Amino acid sequence: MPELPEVEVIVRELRKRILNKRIIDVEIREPSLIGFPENRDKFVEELLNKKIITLSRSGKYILIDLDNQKRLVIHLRMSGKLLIKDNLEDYDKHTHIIFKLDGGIDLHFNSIRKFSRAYLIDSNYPQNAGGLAELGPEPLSSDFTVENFKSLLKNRKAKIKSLLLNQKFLAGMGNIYTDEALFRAEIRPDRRADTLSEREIENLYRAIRIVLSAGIKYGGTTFSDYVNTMGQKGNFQQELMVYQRKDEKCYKCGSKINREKICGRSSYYCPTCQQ
DNA sequence: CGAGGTACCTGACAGC
DNA sequence: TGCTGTCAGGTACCTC
Repeated sequence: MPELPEVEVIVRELRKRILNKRIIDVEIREPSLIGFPENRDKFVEELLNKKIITLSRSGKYILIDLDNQKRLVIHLRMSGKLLIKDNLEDYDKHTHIIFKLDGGIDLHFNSIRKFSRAYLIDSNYPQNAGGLAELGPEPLSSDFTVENFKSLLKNRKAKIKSLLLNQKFLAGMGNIYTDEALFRAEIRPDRRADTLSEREIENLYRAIRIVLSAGIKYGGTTFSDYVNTMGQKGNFQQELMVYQRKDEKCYKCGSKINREKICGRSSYYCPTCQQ
């Protein structure tokens, strides 16, 4: 479900609500959501009575650092949620792990499709939790420059959409923000990366940063089930130019928006504006 | 390196 | 009603 902006919104809220809290109990109702350690008892044991000292994000991964040199890594994949609840509230049928914190707050790790994963790694000798160690650059970081982007794209023969979705190439983009950035840069999703002009790469670089920043500002995109930790929906869906607008009119030129399977994903683009 | 398929799961929705 | 097929914001793994 969530892409970089949704994960960023979630992390910012967690920072406000659960920073410096201590984990007093962990209830595992669906063990398959734990990536590692294999031993579930060890997972719980290493979390118990530990304090949350830092909350951050890397790509679509949520990083929760504890005061015992351990890091809890959470990837929501599709349909995952982290919900902050009062400890008197009941569990949803899709709540699979509950982290009980001091102060009467529970963190519900919810995942309808059970694709989400939690990993507990060592901060000093981090394991590659589900690809965390192989992430490409952070698109919103000041380290990620347009020159940087140009050199990454150089000689790549893959479709541009496939590169943007590839977390090893660039961290955090998913299907929605990729289509939106490509529309704003006027590039078709199936263009081969090595055919992009300097100008197009510059436009795409700007478009990526603009759509991701706007996504954060609007609190993320909600179609069916994305909600933040407070159970509230995002508002970026109001700003979408192409995603989920099949056969509707392009806001720039009035043509019908196409929907086509590209890179194995539903892709939305304007056949006139995007070349 | 790149493309395409399958798998992991549940639920919503369209069409018959 | 109920069946079937399709689709879903993600990623790993496999083959060619």
